[in-house]
Amino acid sequence: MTSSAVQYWLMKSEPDTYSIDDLARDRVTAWTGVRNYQARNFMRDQMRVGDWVFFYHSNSTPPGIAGLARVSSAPYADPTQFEKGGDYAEPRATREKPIWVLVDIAFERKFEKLISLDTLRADAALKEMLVLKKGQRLSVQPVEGVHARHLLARVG
DNA sequence: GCCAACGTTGGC
DNA sequence: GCCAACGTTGGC
Repeated sequence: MTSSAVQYWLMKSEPDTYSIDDLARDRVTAWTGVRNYQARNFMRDQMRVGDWVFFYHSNSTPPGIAGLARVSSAPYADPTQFEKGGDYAEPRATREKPIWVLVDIAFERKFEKLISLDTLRADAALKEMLVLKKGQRLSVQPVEGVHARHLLARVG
């Protein structure tokens, strides 16, 4: 990245596991458990402290964007990859050469009303948003500025 | 719980 | 390098 322009992201979490309310309570959290290379690469190579993050509730009723956070750390090794026998253990990883990398995100706000997936789909201005594409299941994905600004104007 | 879509693994 | 089998994601 040579540009210093603000960037926007969307990060998915199952609220039964970790919700926007959990983030509101914790204020900051390490985004552990990402085990997809493309998602990791966004965090490792492209995120910058201060970038905006749309916090998306997946596998919930209804799914949708629950609030806003910001990237609050440089990338670093996901500690859960070193937890031998744990769900997120990565036997190939060493401290010197970690495989999975994450960032911290900080709570910004919870939307008064969750912007449901149906609502997103119904908004013509968001038609090209990645999260709305069929079969799209990346848990960390970029959001175009035009879409991000539209969403932010919408929630006021 | 179902299942389509997608990513990863591993035999060849 | 191909691709079938398998595992996961995530909406419904």
